[in-house]
Amino acid sequence: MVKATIDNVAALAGVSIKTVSRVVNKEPNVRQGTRDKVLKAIAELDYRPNLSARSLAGNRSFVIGLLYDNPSANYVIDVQDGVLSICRAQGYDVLIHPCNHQDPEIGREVSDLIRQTRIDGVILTPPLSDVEPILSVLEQRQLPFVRIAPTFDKAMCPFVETNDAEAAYDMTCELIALGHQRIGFIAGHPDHKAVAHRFEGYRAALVENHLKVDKQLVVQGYNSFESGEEAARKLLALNPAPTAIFAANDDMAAGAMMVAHQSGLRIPEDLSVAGFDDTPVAHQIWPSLTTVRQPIQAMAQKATDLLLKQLKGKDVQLPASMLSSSMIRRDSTGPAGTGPAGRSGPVAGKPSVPRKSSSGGR
Amino acid sequence: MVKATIDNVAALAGVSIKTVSRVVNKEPNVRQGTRDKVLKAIAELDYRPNLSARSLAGNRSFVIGLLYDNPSANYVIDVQDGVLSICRAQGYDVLIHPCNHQDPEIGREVSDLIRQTRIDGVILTPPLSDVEPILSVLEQRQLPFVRIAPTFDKAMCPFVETNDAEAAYDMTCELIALGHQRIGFIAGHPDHKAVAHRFEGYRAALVENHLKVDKQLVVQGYNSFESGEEAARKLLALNPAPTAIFAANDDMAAGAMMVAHQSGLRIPEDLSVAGFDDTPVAHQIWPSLTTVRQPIQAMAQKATDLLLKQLKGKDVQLPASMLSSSMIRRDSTGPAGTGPAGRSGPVAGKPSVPRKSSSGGR
DNA sequence: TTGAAAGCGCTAACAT
DNA sequence: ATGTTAGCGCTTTCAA
Repeated sequence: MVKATIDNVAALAGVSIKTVSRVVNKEPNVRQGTRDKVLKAIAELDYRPNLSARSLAGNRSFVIGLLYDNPSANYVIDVQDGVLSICRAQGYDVLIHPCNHQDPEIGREVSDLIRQTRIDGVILTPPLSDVEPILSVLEQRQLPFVRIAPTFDKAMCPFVETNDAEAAYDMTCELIALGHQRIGFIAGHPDHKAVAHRFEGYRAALVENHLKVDKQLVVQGYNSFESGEEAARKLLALNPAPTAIFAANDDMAAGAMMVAHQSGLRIPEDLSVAGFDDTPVAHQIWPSLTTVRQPIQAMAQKATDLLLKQLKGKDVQLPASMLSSSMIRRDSTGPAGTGPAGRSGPVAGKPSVPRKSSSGGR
Repeated sequence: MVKATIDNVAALAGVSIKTVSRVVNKEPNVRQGTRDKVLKAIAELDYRPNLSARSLAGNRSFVIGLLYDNPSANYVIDVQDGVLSICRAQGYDVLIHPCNHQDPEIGREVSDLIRQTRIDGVILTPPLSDVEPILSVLEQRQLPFVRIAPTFDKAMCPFVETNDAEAAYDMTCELIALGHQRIGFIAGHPDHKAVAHRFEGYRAALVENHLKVDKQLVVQGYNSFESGEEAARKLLALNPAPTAIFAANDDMAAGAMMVAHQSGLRIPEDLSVAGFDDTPVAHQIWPSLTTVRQPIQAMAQKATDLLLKQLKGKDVQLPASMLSSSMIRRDSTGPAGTGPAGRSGPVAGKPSVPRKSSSGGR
């Protein structure tokens, strides 16, 4: 009971080990009766194939590598969970490999990883989906891989993406519809092309609505909370200042809100703020943040699915897969122009409630 | 160049494969000259040992399992990073295994994981460090493991912990020193013993300072933002209401702050709020949250270190390792009693600044 | 449809 | 200090 091998199973079932192997690997050409005998023996001995032996003999590891370099814990965890859910169902394991996309040795690092672990395939997440040295190592070694949200050379391998630019467009249109004419934009990290792309949606919406794209209103951010704060300070120092700020991700939007609070601006009365990603912080800050939700787990699942299909030799007919983001309207956005009117008084519309009567208990 | 085996290296170096093996595994009893020859051959062929073969022959996998069931992405990522940093340096890989601590089949699941993957050891993170079925499977299979922040049977295996209760005690004392007499406490998830333990620190501080421990002021939470909101509503409905709320983690503290904001309470003038963990949200919300920072990565590193030492047969003399948390004082806490005075007017002390002059630009 | 035999690349005894 | 010889548990030809 401690450890059953394929030999034990074969002996108990009265067949050869090759037959057991066939059953375990769901290969055809096994009579139903034989298969049943084998399955019974497997169950009886509680047999589990040894992955190392399998991998050594079969020259594949049943392990895939998940590469990432993303400061957002939530993003990474969502991706991991999506990948794992598919892998578990199909008997694969996942090796996580955080790395630094700016490391000049990154190609070497990936190369070593592949050769050491004998991983069968790789999933690349942004911004690694766009890192040349990694891509060329993968192609050179002919290792199957998929990319999540790549921005160029999309024919290289199967990939999944979302309609980021479109969602950014919708968000901007919504702000315009609320009466905002001067909408500041905090752009994403330039290395993070997929995030940077969101700017296109913003721009398109302005053009579409005959608003001029004012360079002063577009500030470079770097995806971090702090970069959002800094960008917001620049934007709010403009004269006239924007009445709305749209940040390319939630962390930067949160930074903008912090600056607004510290400046005594009310949100959304004096300033509307919108983000992108719907990270947990979006609904934990006050006021809750209007943002765009991306189907991160679903993307990861789809990507994994595409990779495993490749590994099983199935031709992946549709190399691309597009998933849709959705707008989440919360409390940080509102009509433009309500600000100045209430500027002099206490918080308008949100009267200071005597604490005892606060929302009436549980 | 595509794939070099130990035989190729041996041939090129003019030695036997066993000698190569010795060099690769840093075993003693190899003359320096021989070692150099082998290393040269390895470099020349760019040889990388095949892990599967190694694992099959050596009956160990050079892979450890990291088990967790924690809703906090930040916590999980920190642990992963800590574990990976040590493992990489020592040539180990990590298999991550999120799971559900309430699953009745959890023991079976872990058992299968071990037998399939042949992992060499396991790291248990809270709340899994306290899950009986997992512990018994591990002991039964005699698989080396370490626990992070276990709360019972600590002699079972090496472990690391922090002085949670002490930190909670310090935080509570600080609130008392600020003049708070009625301090609400939002307790952690009961299954999450380590978090639940923080209550002890709160209680001890009250007793120490001759304040009575009012049952009404202690509300059960479940570690989530939403449970924090609900608990805060109960606390703020009390008469008299607490002047400070100490939540057993940051997410719940953020929930409490949200409720306070919605009730028109000013933080910290009307209500001080403190959390625990120093998650990113703590400095991203407004006002920034006073909290306790735990050395999560360091704990994970220490735990991994202890595990790998075990795997290498070294006796781990010190089964326990205690790391210290530190208080992070931010803007969500302040002196008691400043609230009522300003209650009737607009936001006191934080005048509504005309936006143009907001903090003077960049 | 099933089986026999030959490795996969390495480590572990046991020589020498 | 170094080499020889068996396997580890499986998959893969190739036969039957």
